[in-house]
Amino acid sequence: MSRASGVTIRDVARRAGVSIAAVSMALNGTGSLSEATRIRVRAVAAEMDYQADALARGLRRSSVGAVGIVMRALDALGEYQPRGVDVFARYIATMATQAMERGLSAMLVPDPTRGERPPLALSLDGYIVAQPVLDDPVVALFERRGIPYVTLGRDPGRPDFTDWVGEDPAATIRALDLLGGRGARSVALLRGTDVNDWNLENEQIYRDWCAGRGVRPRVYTAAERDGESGGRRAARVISAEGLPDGIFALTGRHAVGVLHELQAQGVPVPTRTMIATASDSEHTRHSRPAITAIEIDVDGTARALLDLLQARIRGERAPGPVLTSARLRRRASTRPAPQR
Amino acid sequence: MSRASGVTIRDVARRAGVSIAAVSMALNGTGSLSEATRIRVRAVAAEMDYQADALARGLRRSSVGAVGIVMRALDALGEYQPRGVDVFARYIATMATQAMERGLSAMLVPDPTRGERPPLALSLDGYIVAQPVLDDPVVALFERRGIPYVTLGRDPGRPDFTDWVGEDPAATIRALDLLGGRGARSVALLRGTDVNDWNLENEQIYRDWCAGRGVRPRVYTAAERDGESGGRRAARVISAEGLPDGIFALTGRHAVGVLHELQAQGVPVPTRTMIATASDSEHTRHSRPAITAIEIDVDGTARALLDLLQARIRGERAPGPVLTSARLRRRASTRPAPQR
DNA sequence: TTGAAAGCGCTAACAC
DNA sequence: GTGTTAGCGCTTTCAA
Repeated sequence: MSRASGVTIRDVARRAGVSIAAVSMALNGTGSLSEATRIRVRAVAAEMDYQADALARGLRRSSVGAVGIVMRALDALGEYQPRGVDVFARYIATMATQAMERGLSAMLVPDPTRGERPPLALSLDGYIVAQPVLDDPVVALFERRGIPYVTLGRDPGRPDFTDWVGEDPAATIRALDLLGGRGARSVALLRGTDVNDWNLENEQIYRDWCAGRGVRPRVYTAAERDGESGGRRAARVISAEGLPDGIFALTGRHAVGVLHELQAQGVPVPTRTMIATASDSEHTRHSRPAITAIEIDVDGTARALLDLLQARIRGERAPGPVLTSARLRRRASTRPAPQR
Repeated sequence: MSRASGVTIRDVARRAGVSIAAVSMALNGTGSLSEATRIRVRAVAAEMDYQADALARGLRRSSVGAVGIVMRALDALGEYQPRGVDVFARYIATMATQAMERGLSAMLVPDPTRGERPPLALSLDGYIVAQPVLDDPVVALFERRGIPYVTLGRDPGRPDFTDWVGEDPAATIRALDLLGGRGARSVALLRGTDVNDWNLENEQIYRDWCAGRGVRPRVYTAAERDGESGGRRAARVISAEGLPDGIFALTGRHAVGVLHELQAQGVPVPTRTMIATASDSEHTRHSRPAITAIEIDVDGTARALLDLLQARIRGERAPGPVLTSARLRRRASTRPAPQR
């Protein structure tokens, strides 16, 4: 007897005076059973508080009611609780919560292509892959194994793949407009080095925006893992090449680094140069001045991802990519008025 | 064949020219096998990238490498993502992460005594029960089923139970000292209504502190779910009965409510009355004035809980209760100097 | 030291 | 319409 439950299908069958197959059918609504037996069996099962053992059931059906979450950006970072970044923790907690509310289990799984993976890793019903990189081995693994998955952010290099949830570019464009102010003014972009949709797509949006305005694009990069000091380093380079009117840093930590470096150089923000970021966090909310940021719809994104994944698990054709709309939070770092 | 893995124990056995039993023994280090066979089998298994199916293994051993987390405070709240409270999300994300780093899976499970529980709920290796209440049915369920569990916060009413992790009371006492200032000055306590260690233990610490100072204890309560408005209501009562020198609100939302109500009444904080809370959050960090708060050691607590739980799962006698030390973050709400 | 076989709890094909 | 039975992949006696 598995520890799971004192009462097995056999106990129910005995008590209801039917075979175990009848119990299985009655409870799963499969096969052909008389309505009478079905009802009686269900009553007995309910009375005995019977619940099918997930392991045994999973062994047969290969479906256990649990999904995995792989955070590729964190796998790349090498640490799963980076300081000054809260978006990942929010995604994790939100997905765990929403999965739970659907009667699912969600678990965080480290890069399953390498080394120690949790025992259940390959027995899960499906996966959410957050921010896959180009030619992602994790995606390849799931493809090879036939494990259903959806991605947060488009899979770069696979435009045909549609089971993904992303962010509406509108907020980014509004942020750029804010930084650019009226007329054709220069805005620099500071992106990360991971080859994922987040960096690629935002760079594209930025370049298009520049083209539309007739200004020369200035793209800088800093490694995600370098955080604030990466932002400071980039700010020194940007500043050496001539201060733009605005700087759009994709990650919050880079943005904070840029702010601090500019301030250290005596550059007044926002009066001389404005700053905005694509990733909100407590740090960007409460820096002085607070940094204008795009606030992702974490709840909506998690919901869309789970909807899509559940559809895929059921074998349904999923309804293409879903875009969630982020909000632009305007803060002092882009306000023309002088700072307190 | 389960979806889990193309390669089963049978494949490995065939390739290694041994029986499946030999493979099982070789890989688990059980039974009596010649070192030669053991090594050969291991080599073949590694070469084939064989990993035992967690479901099938669990069915036999009843151990799947996954643990559950039950947040009793959230079950009581009825919502799993309360606004203005981030400690729960931090715990969830931290435990998920740390579990992952140990090769475990952790999943959030709603009150498993009622209604829909995730299929795996009763097949998990063990549970972390956060803030059990008096005579907690969840604890009773695990006891009855013989499922290993540890608790975050003592199980009220079961002083003999030692598998728990709690908070060192030192920070709370320091907070009270701060509120009380020099001499015997009055401090009111605002606690929640859930009958858990958090409320009970803190009230006791407070009463002892009052006794030691010779001041009359003033204990007020507000329901956890009432959040900020509960704090405001309580502040009105407290104020009507005579403003104390300091108010210690256990939950952050109550503390923020108290602050706002006092300010609405024209009571200057901290000059007339100081405020502190036992639960830090972004709201308490960034209110005006910012509220002095106890910052829990989430990482240390999660680590201790998992250590304890893993010991219990291995069947070891666990090393009694573990106390983690919280830090007191002194902020403007308890600073005697006038506010900006 | 090794292999054969029972069986964990369940589902699904197949008989009756 | 209902019961019998063969496994799912694995661990663990029990014989050889």
